[in-house]
Amino acid sequence: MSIKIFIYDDNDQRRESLKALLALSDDLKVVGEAVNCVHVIAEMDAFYPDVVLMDINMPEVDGIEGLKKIKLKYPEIKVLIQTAFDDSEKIFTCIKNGASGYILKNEKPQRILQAIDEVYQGGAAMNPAIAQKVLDFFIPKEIKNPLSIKENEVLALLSEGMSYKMVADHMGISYATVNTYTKRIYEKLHICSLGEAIAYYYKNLKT
Amino acid sequence: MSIKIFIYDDNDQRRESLKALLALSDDLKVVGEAVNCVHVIAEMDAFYPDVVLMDINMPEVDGIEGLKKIKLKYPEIKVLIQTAFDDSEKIFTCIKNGASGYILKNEKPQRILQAIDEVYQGGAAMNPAIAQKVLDFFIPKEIKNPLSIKENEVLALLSEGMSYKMVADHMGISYATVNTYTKRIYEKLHICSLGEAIAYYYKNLKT
DNA sequence: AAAAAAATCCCTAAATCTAGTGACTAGGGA
DNA sequence: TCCCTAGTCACTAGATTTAGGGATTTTTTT
Repeated sequence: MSIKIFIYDDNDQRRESLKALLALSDDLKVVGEAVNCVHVIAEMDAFYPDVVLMDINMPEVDGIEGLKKIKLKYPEIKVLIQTAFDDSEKIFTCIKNGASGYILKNEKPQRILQAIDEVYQGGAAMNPAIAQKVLDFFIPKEIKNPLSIKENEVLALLSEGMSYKMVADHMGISYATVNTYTKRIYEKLHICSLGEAIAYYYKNLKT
Repeated sequence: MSIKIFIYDDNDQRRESLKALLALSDDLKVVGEAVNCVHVIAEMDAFYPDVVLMDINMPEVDGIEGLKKIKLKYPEIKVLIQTAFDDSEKIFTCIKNGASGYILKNEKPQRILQAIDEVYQGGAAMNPAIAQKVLDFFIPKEIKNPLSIKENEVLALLSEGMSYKMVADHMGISYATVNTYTKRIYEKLHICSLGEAIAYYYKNLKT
């Protein structure tokens, strides 16, 4: 049983190159191809591939749209995104939409085959440079937090949903002090409501 | 100029295997090794490797501690984590602490060499299964959101820091309606304050 | 077609938060 | 030494949010 592959790419030459490459492997079989995702669902219905090699920039209906449509109807079909540039924006859009991998077009042929195999096995294949960007997302960015230790603590507790009273209780300080800290937090962050403070916390401070 | 590597692993046999493997490549040079991270900083000071191959489970001072210490003093040294199990907890701890890669011990030798090369080049190397776990983190998990369209909209705006008035204005509805929606949100989420609502939003609903 | 859910509006009172002002202590830096 | 930041507490008045009520219309579901 070979891995069934469908190729989306608007560049004829590139499609041919890919087909030639994939033909070298006995385990891979290109079941179909298209220049854009206009008929993506019909094509999935008809060929039901294991892995889709998806170009991002294509006329009419692009790869991101195609990815969404595929994943909506066939979440089990693996989609391996290929693009010429390592555009962070798009990478994350694809990831959020369930892409199984993200490789660059100038990848070595061997790596492309490897990537297909990896996603077929249920893993995620990523070009190391892209993987690095993804990992960077997890690294707590040390933004210069202007708040003091206690102010931070108050903000964290408020952001967990506590009221001033609860915070006072939890920290073993008086309600008045919590009030003071909150005022200072608002001053320092240039805001004037709890909602804004919590929004700031989750967007900038939450680890 | 070959890539300088330092190995941390408490298993003697495994260290020998790794050294034998790395010796096969002219580009790689093992500059040192240790059974745990007790003297990690002294070792980095002395050998200043390009890449550290780090086992996680080691006696006394483990790989995660070692990783933290290395990254604190030498953020430019790449640390490639190796472990027997794909323990999600630890994966994320390592990622947050700046690990450049995460591979499994039973990886094929070729893949280990490839991983070292990738991290040396500034990329991130991940076993596909692990990469998949990382990517899963980005996929919005469809939790059954009990709120209606409008309630969701109100909550989203409140979570951006708007007051009831601003929300009313922004949505073109009356203050009273915002009040009503908020009450229903609290009922449905079993909470009773703005802080809790926003906390819920950022933890469960925010895309 | 009836029932349920969603969307819209209003009023009131109590609880909570916001803002302004003031004050005391301790520690670090100019 | 003097000034500033951080941490602590208090009082007050006004603004906002929360919690009770009701009520009407449109959509959705059964």
